[in-house]
Amino acid sequence: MAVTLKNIADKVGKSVPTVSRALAGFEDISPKTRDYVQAVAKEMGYVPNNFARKLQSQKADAVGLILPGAENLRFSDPFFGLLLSGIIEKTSAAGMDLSISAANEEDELDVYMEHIKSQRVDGFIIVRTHRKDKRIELLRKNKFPFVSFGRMEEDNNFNFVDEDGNWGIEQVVDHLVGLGHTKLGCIAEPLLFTKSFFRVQGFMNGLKKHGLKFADENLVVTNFRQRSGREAALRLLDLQEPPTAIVALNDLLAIGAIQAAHERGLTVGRDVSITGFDDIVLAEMANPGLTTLHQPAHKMGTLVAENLLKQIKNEPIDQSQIVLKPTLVVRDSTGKPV
Amino acid sequence: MAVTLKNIADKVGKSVPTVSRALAGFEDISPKTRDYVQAVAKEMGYVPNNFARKLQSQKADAVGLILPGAENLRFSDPFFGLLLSGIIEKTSAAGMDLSISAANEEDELDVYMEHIKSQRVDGFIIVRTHRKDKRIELLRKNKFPFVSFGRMEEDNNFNFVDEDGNWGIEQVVDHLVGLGHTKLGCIAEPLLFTKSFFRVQGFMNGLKKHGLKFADENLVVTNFRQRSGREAALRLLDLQEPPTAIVALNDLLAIGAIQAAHERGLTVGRDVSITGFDDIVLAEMANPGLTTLHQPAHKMGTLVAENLLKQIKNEPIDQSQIVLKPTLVVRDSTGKPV
DNA sequence: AATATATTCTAAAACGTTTTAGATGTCAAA
DNA sequence: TTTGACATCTAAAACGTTTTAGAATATATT
Repeated sequence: MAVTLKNIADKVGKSVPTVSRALAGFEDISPKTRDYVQAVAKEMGYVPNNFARKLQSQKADAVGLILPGAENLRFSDPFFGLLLSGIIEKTSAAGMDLSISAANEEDELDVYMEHIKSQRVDGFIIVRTHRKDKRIELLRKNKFPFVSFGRMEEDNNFNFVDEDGNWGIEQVVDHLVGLGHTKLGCIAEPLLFTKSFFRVQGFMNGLKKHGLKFADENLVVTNFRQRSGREAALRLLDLQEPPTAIVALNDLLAIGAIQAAHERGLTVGRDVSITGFDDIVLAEMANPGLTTLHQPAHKMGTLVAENLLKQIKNEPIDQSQIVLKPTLVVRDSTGKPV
Repeated sequence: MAVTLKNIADKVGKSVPTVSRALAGFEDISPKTRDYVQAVAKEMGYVPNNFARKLQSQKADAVGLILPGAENLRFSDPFFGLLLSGIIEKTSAAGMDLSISAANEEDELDVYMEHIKSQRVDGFIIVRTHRKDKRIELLRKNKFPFVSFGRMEEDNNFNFVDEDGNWGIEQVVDHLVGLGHTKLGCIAEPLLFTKSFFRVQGFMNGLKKHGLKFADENLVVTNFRQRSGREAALRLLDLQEPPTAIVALNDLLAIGAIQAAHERGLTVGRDVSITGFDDIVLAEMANPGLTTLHQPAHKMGTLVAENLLKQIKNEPIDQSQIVLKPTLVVRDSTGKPV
């Protein structure tokens, strides 16, 4: 079927190793033989068998990405799509495979171990980090290369790329307080995730910084879906003393919140201000345009991949821990309180 | 480093093949030996070497997905994310690797051939089909397993999962004409893509069916981005005789069009009607809610993957060519013309 | 002319698995 | 007590590659 070194060897009347070394351009093969072998190989359409080569080299030339939550795996999040594009761009360009699979919570760690032991990947990319992340602890213990997108709450001596969510949300609070708001609400994703935890921390820090008091009822913790954003916002808006500004901790939640405001007959940006996080493509298109924190999703993907590839190849890494500050983009969903 | 059959063989005092066959549960190994071997293997944490096994079996147990357009690979399209989720769900559950990479136009076909010859995948998933698709022709010629998401314009004797875009857009036209619209505009993606071509065909068919005439200026062909949707819509709205309804051929374009309408001071759903295609999560959240055609993106991904997996395993396939009709979801972006 | 030195090649082993063909021993039947 | 059948195992080969160690030949040096 496929052309092998043996086929070429037979054709050129040399041994298999000679052919192998000729193709690899070793010095101990005469130029004449080398050129001949290469010509014949090309003519026969030779491509090395992937697995034979990998068995021999003991390198997988592959990066693993195991998505958490196999049971209901549905990423419609444009942010993740862009992150993934960045990762694929880099791994592809480096001739590395990106092997994507999914695992559910129960056997997640087993899946990681199997990947390691069967030597099918040289490293992992971790996404959606938890404040205390078992995957990270496992890989670190096994000294297996990985880069995570996101940190843990503490004990972060490993390679990662992350946003500065804390700082970012503080900017948002500054912006809102600057406009004159003093009653702020917040809609958060589950606090189990570091990302959410830090963003909430930023919210708290921001309040404190401006001498504002925090009431429990002003923080609604829910999940990722925009539907939840709507519900959470309704809850905030229906409070005795509703906040005049709602800090949603991602854009989908924010868009849900905008919808809720509309349902209550409020004009967003005037009667109530709403902010998001991520600046997904639709933040700009929302009505009104969403004030949010922009993140270079694609770029972040490339950084994660580059970092991991260097780690695998034992190349020096200029920055093994990267924290990117998001940039505030002010649109029409925020304004002075009435 | 990793535990091998040899390690186990040494430990139990049997030969390597015996261990191999014991673990695989062959009949010619005594129950006693079998159990012992299995116990030892488990205790030692044995996991078969992926590449050795694949070299021997001559199967890759992997599915390839080569994304077109490596040069500017940025998928923020939630639809694609969901499709991918469906694919990953099925391949993962079947213990198959999903190997994702990217290739640019020039060497796309070479990348496919290399994947085939190096035997790194057992089959391909093709996305974003062209009316005349070189990838499909290549794979078909080489009798290599694949399933495409989308058809070609003709000559479709291969396995695919596709939408009925033609039929879908006809429903949209029916809906608009039913509301009283007679001047319809259309914003399309490049016609090179089968998807776009069929959707436009549906638009034309719809007009003809209702005895409406088509003017060239009412069709704007642009690209995928929502920004383009805005620009295209501005062009339509600024015509001498602007259409009262704009059929955008995907949701992102539609949302761009809504923005354009707002810019021109028009109330969408009253002054101008706008429709989309796909029903991405934000269609519902848009303001006003977008009338569009719903597609089960995740489900489609699972169908594509299931079909390919069966093909690879030579299992019977109940339906090797699937065309799903989208369902019209009427929201507030469409209404009677003024 | 003998020795050292390059140059160019190959045999053998290795990576870790599975398959094929056959060896060895046991037991029952003739 | 031989034969055949069965149960249990192993040696050898295979998958296709690369590496290691060394062979063979030609060339240069003394």
